[in-house]
Amino acid sequence: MEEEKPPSPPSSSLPAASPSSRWNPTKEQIAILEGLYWQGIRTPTADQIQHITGKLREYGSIEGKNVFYWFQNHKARQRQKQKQESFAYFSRLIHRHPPPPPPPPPPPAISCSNVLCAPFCLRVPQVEGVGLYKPQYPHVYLTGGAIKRPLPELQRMEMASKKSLEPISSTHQCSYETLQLFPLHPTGIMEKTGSSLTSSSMEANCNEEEGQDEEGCEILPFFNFFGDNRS
Amino acid sequence: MEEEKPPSPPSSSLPAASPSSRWNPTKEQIAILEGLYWQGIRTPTADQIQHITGKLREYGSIEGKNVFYWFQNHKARQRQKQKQESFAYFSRLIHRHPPPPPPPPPPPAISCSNVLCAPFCLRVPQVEGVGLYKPQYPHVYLTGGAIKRPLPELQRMEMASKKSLEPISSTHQCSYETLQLFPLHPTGIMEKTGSSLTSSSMEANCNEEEGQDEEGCEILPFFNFFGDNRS
DNA sequence: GCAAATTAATGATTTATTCAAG
DNA sequence: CTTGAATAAATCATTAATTTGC
Repeated sequence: MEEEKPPSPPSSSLPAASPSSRWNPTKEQIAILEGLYWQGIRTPTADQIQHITGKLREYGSIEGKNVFYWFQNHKARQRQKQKQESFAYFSRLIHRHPPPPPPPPPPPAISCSNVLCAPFCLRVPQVEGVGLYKPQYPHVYLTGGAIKRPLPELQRMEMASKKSLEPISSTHQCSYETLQLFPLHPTGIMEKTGSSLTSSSMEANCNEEEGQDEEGCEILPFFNFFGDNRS
Repeated sequence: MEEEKPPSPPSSSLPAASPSSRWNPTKEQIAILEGLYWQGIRTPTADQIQHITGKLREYGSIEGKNVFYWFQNHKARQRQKQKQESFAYFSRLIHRHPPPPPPPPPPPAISCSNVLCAPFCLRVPQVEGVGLYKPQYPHVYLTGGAIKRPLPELQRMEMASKKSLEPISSTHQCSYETLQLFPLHPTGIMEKTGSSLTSSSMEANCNEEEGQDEEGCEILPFFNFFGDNRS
């Protein structure tokens, strides 16, 4: 009973049920995620995660948390990879040598006019609406916001229960279909205890950690993450 | 629109709406939470959080994430406090001195027969069902499980949308009213993509970090955290 | 060519750190 | 100054690659 190896599909394009204990992304999913990453998405908001998840689901089972984790891990590992590459570069440089070609340019840079210029250029099924997220970089601020932290990112635990990119009842206010770059609403959403909790001041900003790692400016929508209480 | 400050209540015992941006626990809530902590609860499961939240709501508005964060922070801060106290103790000890009374005994120790012997002994309204959680320590293992980690703690993002300690539709299987110390079901819950994802091997175990900090063995229920998609 | 053994990637959790409200 | 909230770093664990022996 060590390990059972059911006929594991070639790990690609098969939305069938994978009895695996952890998400196993398909090629397409990875491609799309990387594409988004290269476009500048680093810490997608709850809405974005919803969007992405819904789209990626077409290429295999996936949950919101998978997307969330993916970005978290990818960001962290890109950072550390770059860090050590940078170190290797300077190390090599110091060990006296004619300066080799400049250090690997920080990958997470878009600024492409608007259309993606992904380096992977894989023939990924271009999902519309997910294919090109607006780069978010232009440091969008809320008109008249106090602005402090980059993004309260409360989304970790909240996300609407709408699951796919369905028509989406825009009962709230933001179109959300194109890409809401602004907070849908500063109101509390998670509880209905009658209290209008969850502050009302939420803005976006850009923080730069400790290097060149540009954190995409994002806004937080506040949503019931990974909702879908399928009782 | 810097910040709107509607009449903020005296932050105590008033279940009324607190327009504050962050949760402001009432005395009772704190007392109960500490009581639970002293009983051994460190990283409550989603169900426990539900329970606790539901009960604490009687003493003021509160959300699941507040409980979650509270335990997280409290655990961390108790640990660091103890760490520095321990350091101070040994420091004092090394600076030659007759060994003073033994270092502060690690608070997170219950093993009280079953009833709480809390040192705070505050006249806290003993909520039944929440007042005395089973200490969880007895290292419960799943019957016939592979056992690996203490608790996948997936609960961070999942939690049923049932909000209070309502009768709770035991549609699942575990009574849950007493305290389910066993996984309700190893199946995937968050997604309904038709795939039977989220493995089927989840067990509990106890890990001991780096000291005496006993992590309560817990099982993961898998739930839509902070659900409540009040569209 | 296949399958057990090893290694490398990377998904998932936990812990530490930081920020800011009260 | 306390502490709720949020994020990033570190860690763990599982899966896929890859290697090795038959």
